[in-house]
Amino acid sequence: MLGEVLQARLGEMKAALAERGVAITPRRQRLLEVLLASDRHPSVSEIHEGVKRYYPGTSLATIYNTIELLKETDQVLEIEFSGASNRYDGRIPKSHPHLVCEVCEKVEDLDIGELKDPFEDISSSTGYRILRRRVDYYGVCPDCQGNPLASAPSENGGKSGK
Amino acid sequence: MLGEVLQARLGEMKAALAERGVAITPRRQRLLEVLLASDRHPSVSEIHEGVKRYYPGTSLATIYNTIELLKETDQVLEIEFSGASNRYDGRIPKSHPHLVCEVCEKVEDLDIGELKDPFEDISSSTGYRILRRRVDYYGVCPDCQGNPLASAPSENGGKSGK
DNA sequence: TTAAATGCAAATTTTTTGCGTGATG
DNA sequence: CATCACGCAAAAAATTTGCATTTAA
Repeated sequence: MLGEVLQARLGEMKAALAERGVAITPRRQRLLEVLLASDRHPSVSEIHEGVKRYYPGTSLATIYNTIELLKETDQVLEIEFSGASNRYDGRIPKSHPHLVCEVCEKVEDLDIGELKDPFEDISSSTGYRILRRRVDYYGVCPDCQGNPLASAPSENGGKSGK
Repeated sequence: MLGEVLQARLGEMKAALAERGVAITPRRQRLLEVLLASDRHPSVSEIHEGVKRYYPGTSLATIYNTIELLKETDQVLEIEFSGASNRYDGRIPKSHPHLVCEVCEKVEDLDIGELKDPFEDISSSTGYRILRRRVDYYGVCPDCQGNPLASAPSENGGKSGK
């Protein structure tokens, strides 16, 4: 079972989904539990496996669909990887720092308390051999705030219509 | 033409490639120039367009191949996006913070001087409406340092063998 | 019985790979 | 003539989408 804290999180997630008008179906209930039970920031694939253990017929599309609902309701943090599966954090859905091992692909939370300065050397406190870091902010630039359609992406500007 | 500073960068990149034993072919020379000339952290596609203007037959694979060489020689910073094209910074190839506009998809450098704390509110200093941030460290965890093969990714652990 | 949930398969997109040709030293 | 550069097309891998069916309020 999930501990007390995670049970509370489960309740929050279900409430957020319900408020948005989506049903908590058995598959979705199970998906939430799988997501919360894992401490490894699971991928869609791992979540799929976990749900399939109870509901063998479950399709991958259903997992993607439900994750999408969770994203829309800010109930999951998506950690994106290019060329690899995204990873998901349902326990702490707000932006927070991670440690990513490039060998075993584990994704750990980095306790915020440990981090005073993003350029601080965290090798000694974490034991990780740090190879690179990513500190990026996502939002809406001043141009696009005033004139949302004027500065649409150019033909081949990068991100596609995901 | 490229300014003085970028000319110097171009020289560095060519030297790094040459030292690794790769030829600076006309296409590669042009690719480096396109990469440096753009202040928008171009995607492979944009670079491809830029190179094709001079060498129309150039294939996408060649761009990917050369970018790979640049990565191996630490001459380009790859900014990864899941589900979208990666973006590349040849001007400053070391990890540094960015501002990503989710509307027009521009990627700007955030002057390090502006950033004392990754959780600082940078909305006012940048004019961006910040929606989320990503502060992640990539490296090798303690387990994998001692025992590189013992903690290989599980069957479906996440990242594939990119 | 209407709308939501779901499975399935096809489609999309980005990136990688294999292979053959051609240039170069 | 051996190696590297490179075009081309197919392959991989993750994600999204369209459509038909089932489920359920």
